[in-house]
Amino acid sequence: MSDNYKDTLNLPKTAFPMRANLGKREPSRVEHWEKIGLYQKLQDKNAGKPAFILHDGPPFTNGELHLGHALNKTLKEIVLRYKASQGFRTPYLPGWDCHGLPIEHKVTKELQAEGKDLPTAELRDKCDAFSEHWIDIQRSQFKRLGVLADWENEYKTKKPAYEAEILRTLASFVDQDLVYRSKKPVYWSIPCATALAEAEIEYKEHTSPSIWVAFDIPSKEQFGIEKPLSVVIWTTTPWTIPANLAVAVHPRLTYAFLEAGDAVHLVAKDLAEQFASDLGLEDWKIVKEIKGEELENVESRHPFIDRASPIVLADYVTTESGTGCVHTAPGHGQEDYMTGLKYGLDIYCPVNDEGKYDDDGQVPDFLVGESVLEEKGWVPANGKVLKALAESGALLKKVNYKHSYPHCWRSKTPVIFRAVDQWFVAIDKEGKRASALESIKDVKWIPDWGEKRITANVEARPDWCISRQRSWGVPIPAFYDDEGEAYMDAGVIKAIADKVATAGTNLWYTSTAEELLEGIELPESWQGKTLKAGTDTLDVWIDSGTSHFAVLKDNDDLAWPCDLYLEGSDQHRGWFQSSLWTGVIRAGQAPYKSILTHGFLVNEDGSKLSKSDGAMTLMHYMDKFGSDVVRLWIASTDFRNDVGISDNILSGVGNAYRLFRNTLRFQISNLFDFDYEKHALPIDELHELDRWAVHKVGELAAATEKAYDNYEFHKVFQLCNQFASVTLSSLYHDILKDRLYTLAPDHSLRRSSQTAFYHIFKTFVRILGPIMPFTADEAWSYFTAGEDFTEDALVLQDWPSEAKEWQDENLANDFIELFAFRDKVNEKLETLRSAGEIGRSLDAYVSIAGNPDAEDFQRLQRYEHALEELFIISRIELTDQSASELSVAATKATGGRCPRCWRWEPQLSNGTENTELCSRCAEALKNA
RNA sequence: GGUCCCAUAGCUCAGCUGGUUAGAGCAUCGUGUUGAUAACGCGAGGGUCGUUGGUUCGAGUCCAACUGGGACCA
Repeated sequence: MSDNYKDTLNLPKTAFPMRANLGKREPSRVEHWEKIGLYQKLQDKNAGKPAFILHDGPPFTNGELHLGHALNKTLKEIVLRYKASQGFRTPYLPGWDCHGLPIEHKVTKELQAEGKDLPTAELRDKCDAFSEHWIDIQRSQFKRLGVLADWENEYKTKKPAYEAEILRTLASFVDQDLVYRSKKPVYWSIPCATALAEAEIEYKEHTSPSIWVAFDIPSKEQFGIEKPLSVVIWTTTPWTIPANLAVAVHPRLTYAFLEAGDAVHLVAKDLAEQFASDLGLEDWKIVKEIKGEELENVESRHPFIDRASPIVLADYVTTESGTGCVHTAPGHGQEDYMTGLKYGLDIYCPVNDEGKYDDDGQVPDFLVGESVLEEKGWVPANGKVLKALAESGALLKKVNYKHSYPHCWRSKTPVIFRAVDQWFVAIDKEGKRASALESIKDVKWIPDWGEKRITANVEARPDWCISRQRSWGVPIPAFYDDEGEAYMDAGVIKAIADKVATAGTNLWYTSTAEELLEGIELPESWQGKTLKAGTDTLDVWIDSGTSHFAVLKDNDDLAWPCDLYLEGSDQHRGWFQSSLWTGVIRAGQAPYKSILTHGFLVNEDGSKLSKSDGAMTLMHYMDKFGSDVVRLWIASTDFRNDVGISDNILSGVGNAYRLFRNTLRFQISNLFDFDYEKHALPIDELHELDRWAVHKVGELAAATEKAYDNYEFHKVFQLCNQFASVTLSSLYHDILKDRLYTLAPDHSLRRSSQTAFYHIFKTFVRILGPIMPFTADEAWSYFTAGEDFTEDALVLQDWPSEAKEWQDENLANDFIELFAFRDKVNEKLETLRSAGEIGRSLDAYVSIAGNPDAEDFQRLQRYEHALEELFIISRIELTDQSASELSVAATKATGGRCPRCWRWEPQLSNGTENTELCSRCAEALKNA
């Protein structure tokens, strides 16, 4: 029966699917965007406007994208889409970091498996192809994520023009006389045969043999000691003993002469007890004490090499472990090196590139050729050294010791510290460090602690070791004569850069030195020398640190310095810093105006994610949840801290996604017969409820704009979420169904609501756009064109600034009170409902009694005409009741239920037609 | 070990310059509707604000230490 009337209702209609099926449907939207040239359209739209330049940090091109990449790129995307909607010109050139050890390592391994050993130039070709392969994959995955960018003009650190720029950066360093060559202890990976940057090292638990070694002090009489005297050192790297040149003590510590049995040992007094217990000494006593500084230059003897090992003073000696007497090998440790320089000791390193002892005339025969590399938990050199120490009686004790030790990130083997010739950039020369620190202050750091962090990093960093003994990178343009003397010149480098700009750096590996230098004017000191080209490559941090020159500078479309760098907080030590140094040295200032950082991905419980987890790949999540859900997840979190990820979290985001989608869908579907030009009412003529709803979306627009401006996307998310679930779904939409469905299509109230829907949709969808561009664009297409795709894409629409004008605080305050009162009504209705008296709220009548002098009751009276609708009930009754508190009562409705609108009336229509209907429905149908 | 960051309901977040019984959305449970229907409404439960001290008349909010987690560095 009532089904007939259903057909007379204006029920919502839309082709916009309820089910998103994102994993499947998003790719076709990517295709559509490409087809219509959306990126270019966006640039054209804002052409000539002020620019907002975000400079893209290049991901390393050696594998599948994972969620961390998505986090970073999505944040950039959100920023740019938002800025574009604000009318900024937002050219976006994505980039790729192509050179580097991890790629070379992988490629070399593949070649090894095939039994091939290629010449450098061919190896580099393979590396090139390898990175290109991953660039293609990564690019398509970024596109799949929805990244709208200038993929035609992406930058790559391996492109010839870019490589030339890297060399020019180096040339500017050389020009300012900052580059020097020096023997210096560096981390050295034996399997990779290369020095490692700090960034290439990871610390892991490691078990080393810790040993106590006695260094005999012949001149014991000067201390009044008769029994044999020795100073005792403690070390966890026995293989460095052959390189020992000194024993360091702290000048202000007190040292004890500890007599036990037939020997006297010199150790720090505070550690004497520990020492005795470590060695299991039972009968011991301190026979004398002495200040560390009095021990300076006392001679001790190397335990098995005929060589003096003087006692030296050093502030870094502590009493936290060991004996307070520190084994010092200047060629094998940073601090030892400093001490060596101070005392004029040789920077002695008898270990060669392969990690084996050299035959240098000092290393005993039994050690020559022994390896210091640990293989299967065994270090051959340690064994031999321990044996020699034991034979000489110097080894007091050996016990296995577990500690955190640096490992090569690639080969996973323990690294060694070893002095080799390297190229360095002098950080403190010409006040460069001071300039860098000064430049930091000109940058806006978000969050603000970033400034503290990079300042600490810049203050603490040692000179920049820029050479690597690798092939896949930009060659260091240095030449060597027959004596091994190095030649480097800024003019020559610039000239070579010009050649590289067209030929690429492979030139270095396919040409002789003469060919390389052909046509280049050589400095005087180079004349007449037979020169060979060097084989080192540059630290890849110079590669990426040069991007702002290679990409931004001299590009009229872009800007230098740029507005924003946006990367993970680890880049305070990495890219932010390398870019800062190159910027400051070569151009006198930081290349960025602001830095925004995000945290790291962690599990739901806050623990670290394992990077090797295959399920972390971006495509896994694209297929399972779709890009918009992933993006919404990113937007929902406060990314300045660590970002949690789990199925639980994502399914929560999935709920929010469905809420947004259905909200948009509900609005579109109720606008099916609405033509803005024909039916819209002016904002100030809208019915008060609609006026209120329009106010609310204006409020939302203002709040989200502020949040976007502050890069607080999680606030955008929270605001939108509450807007959709409370303001719309629970209140406005629910209340409006009656009007939209049951009134005559052209009824002014219905058109009023549709006008509001229209504005709310247009505003809300644009607010959501940067965060969930696929769904927003899809909804936009259905809204504007009634179909899945449109050329006039959502991202081309400007920010809904007009919405701010719609706010009406007085009206809003009334509604806050009315809706608060609505909660009280709902409680009463719920009581009726659980008593089984009513089902939907329309089945109830509500009566309210209150004091006509009270403000809240007056407000209800003022809005009496709207209350039935607001509370979604069939009848409201206000009763004056002086001197009493406001009271609410709900009863089951009486009379008849209109089969069309389901509202109850005491008496249904007794008109001539449709006699079983309520008067309003009868009226609605009359005009149909 | 050092520097820095974080810690509020199962989840994601609010809680401004310290001030009555700590909020929201989601999730959960109960329930209604079947004219947004793999959707929507209504109601309810759920937090000793990481711990311990301190400052204060009063602290989630300030200070210190500790615990846990994270980043970077040694």
